[in-house]
Amino acid sequence: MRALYNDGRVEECEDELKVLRHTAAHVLAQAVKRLFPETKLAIGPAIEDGFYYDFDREGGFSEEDLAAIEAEMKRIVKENLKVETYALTREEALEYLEGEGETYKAELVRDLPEDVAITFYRQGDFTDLCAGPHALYTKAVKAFKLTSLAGAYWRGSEDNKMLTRIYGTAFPSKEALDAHLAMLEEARKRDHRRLGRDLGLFALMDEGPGFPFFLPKGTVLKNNLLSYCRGILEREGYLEICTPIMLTQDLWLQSGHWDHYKDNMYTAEVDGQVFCVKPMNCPGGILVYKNEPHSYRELPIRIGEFGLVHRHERSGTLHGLMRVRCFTQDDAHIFMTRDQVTDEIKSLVRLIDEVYSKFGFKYKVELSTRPEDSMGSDQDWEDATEALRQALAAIGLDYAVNEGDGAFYGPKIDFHLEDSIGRTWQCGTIQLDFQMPQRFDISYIGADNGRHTPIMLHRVIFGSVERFIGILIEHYAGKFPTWLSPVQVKVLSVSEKSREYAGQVLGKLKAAGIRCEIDNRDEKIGYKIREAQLDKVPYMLVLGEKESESGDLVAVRSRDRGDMGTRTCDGFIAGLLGEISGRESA
RNA sequence: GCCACUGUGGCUCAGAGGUAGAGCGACUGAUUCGUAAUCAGUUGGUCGGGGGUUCGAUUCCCUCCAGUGGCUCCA
Repeated sequence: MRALYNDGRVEECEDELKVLRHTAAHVLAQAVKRLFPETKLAIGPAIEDGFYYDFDREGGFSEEDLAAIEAEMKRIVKENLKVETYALTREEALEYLEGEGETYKAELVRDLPEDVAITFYRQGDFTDLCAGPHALYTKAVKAFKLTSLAGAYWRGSEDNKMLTRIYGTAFPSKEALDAHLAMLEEARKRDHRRLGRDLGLFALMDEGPGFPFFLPKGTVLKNNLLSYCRGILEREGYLEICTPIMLTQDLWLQSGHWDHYKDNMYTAEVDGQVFCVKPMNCPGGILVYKNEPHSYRELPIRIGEFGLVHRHERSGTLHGLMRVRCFTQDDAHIFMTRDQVTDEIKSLVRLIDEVYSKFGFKYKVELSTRPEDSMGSDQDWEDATEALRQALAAIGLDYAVNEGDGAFYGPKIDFHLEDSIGRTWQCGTIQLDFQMPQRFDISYIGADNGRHTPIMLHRVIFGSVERFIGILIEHYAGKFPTWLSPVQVKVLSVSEKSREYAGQVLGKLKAAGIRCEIDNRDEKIGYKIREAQLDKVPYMLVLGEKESESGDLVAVRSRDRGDMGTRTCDGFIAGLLGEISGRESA
């Protein structure tokens, strides 16, 4: 697609979708200004899968307004207005914008660097401060849809006024738009909240907003993940501990959590003493380390804990299992010497890659640096951040830098996974911490027989087991690989004549340690299969008179591959046990 | 927390200022069946909670709670 650049050039643009959507944002703003002239414009960029525009209008907009705006946009597209661009000096731009009452735009102009051209784009009766590029005519925006209304703070700061944001999406063709909307509809079916309920995995109740209940089947899933994880701890030389959920406030004062994290902490007063429910496991882990003296010969000491942490998250931020108020971390704290840091981080990055690859996840890596609200010396922070950087460089991993997003005690490497509609969620994290060891005055005896302070590393692989399960549900659309499936095999009797044989087969499966259920109801086999299929059970054994007469045959139906024919029961069990113990992906 | 929206039986959803309806599910009975829905009957809701307006509210208003999409914040 050809686009108009703000220096007047007209040429083929690199990112057609982006240009198209940015122009759609202008059409949106134009429609809003036509219908509601008193509205002030803020910003309106193209985003991942659409565009938005932020407006300031007394009372905002309603859903009905949205429909009217969309109709006006269609009119503007039909008018096929020519898009023009021109530059103004800073003074001219300010004078114009102030004259129009566009105070937000004026603020943007004031903040523009000296050397940047201040350009405007005009289409018919609408003009907007903009760096472009844009489509040449409004007709380019033929396939679009306004999708939602939301509040958004001016310049993304909670201290500023909340504006009204209108989201939309646009595509080069109606077909592409429809395909996108259909994809969203498909994604909705994979939503872990829906599948979690339909498959009986977990529930959220009014009695515990943000505190998920794991139902029997979800608990099987969770326990299997944990035992997979325990296998890794063993292989990698970890020790496992359990520390209390509640500890005295003094501990949290000492760790610095009270100063930096108290808004998120639950507290209780008992016998005149304040206790805090742990929002993190690290202080507990440190106390365990401190419980006995350590030699440099023991380092690195790796201590793992599946710790249930509680954090008071603001009500509007909760989201199914992805964002909750209590969750299990597959946490570990590694105590080591300075020269062990790089190797340890490198092996952790590889370990996380191993685990994520096992599930077939793609992930993004971020390096998060010192936040404003943090503790420790600049030198410590610089050293720690540099150590993380070096480890990432040594492995040659691509990563983005997320300035100011570190933990309050240290910088971190974050691993982000995607949900079914492309939102990313932080799961794994490796955090380097020079602060806690000092605050708790922990030590080891070095080769020089002197007392030294170890360096501490916090790490999680799943992150929040709950969040990881949420991602897992969406990733597999509920069709878990056999080793994770709450029910691995469902035994289906064709009629009452094969009931007894079905019972025998079930017994064999149970004896082999396979998670199985039986459906012996007076229903037709098609109906039973349909139910098992909807429950996403990986294997169904269809047992009728033929099998029951043979005495040792089962007809196997796979959830994913359909009818697999007949084989011996023992043969089926042997194959299945192999699949399960290898934790094979579906 | 903020903005907008939503809240009707287990699930999906309809309804309207005059004391609630469908399909699926569940239950009961009949049927005994070969790879994604057998038939019939029955059951099930203080229409999210609390206030108010009204002769009368589930429907209108206020408020609280919860959820959804965002913003902010974060695993």
